[in-house]
Amino acid sequence: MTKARKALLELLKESKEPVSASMLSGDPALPFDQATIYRNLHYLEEQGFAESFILHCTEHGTERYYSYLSRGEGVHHHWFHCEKCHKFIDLGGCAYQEQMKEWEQKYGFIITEHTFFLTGICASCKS
Amino acid sequence: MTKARKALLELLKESKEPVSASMLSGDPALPFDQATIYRNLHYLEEQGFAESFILHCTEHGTERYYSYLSRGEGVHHHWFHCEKCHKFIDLGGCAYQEQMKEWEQKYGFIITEHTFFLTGICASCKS
DNA sequence: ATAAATTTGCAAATGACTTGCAAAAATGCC
DNA sequence: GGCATTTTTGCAAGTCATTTGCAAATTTAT
Repeated sequence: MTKARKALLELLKESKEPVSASMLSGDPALPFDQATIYRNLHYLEEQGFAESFILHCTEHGTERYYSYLSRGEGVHHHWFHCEKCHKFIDLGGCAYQEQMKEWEQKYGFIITEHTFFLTGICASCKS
Repeated sequence: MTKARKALLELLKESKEPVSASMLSGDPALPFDQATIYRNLHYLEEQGFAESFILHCTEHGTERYYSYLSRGEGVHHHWFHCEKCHKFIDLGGCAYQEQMKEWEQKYGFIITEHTFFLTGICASCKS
């Protein structure tokens, strides 16, 4: 593990919400080139330390967001994203494993990944 | 409705799978500038004639895919995407409306949109 | 029709992400 | 630890989907 990777992983682990490359490369704890950030986000995901999804929001455009994944505990989380304040709310671990298996049997395909998230306006921004 | 919009809507309506801007602007039935394609895809979605999601696949990169939405029938579809042959399989109308409502009540937010799709290898490519 | 409002094509810009390459850091081996 | 080998990093330039300014062309309203 290089310095950059350790630092990145540390930040992902501590973050309560998914973060994008642009958010990370602005962080003083990550004084690395953006190419390094991108390359290592790929690396961490590939190694099973992180997972990601692409989200588009009007204010921040289209970006990939990463979150920490404790290796072994296979269950990833799903998120709600507030378009106003750009906060993410954790909806808890994925509860669709059964459904996925049913679909695999029904259609005969193999699911390697699924993407699920919500977009809207959070409770605070609503009022 | 302008010529471009009618032609685009027609293509979307006839397409059995979601299509991206690049696929559309290659189509001889759509002899329009790419800017026009993009602008009108936005227009059609805004008017409720289409819906879209962003999907990344190794071979085709990151693109937004559009599909026709008959106005009134509120139920959109979810899709499986094969990474090998780049085909989409229709999983049927969204069955998560109830779950969405429950989440809205539990968390107090308003869901304006949800994204859900599967990625993997289809039955034909598997063998 | 004719004027006013909207849309189109063109070409340049944007922004996230990627890549080639030489220097720097991590790793393997003694 | 010290040296050779492999991998990673920074830099700068490149990609690629998508967007935008603006004048010309098409729609729409009257």
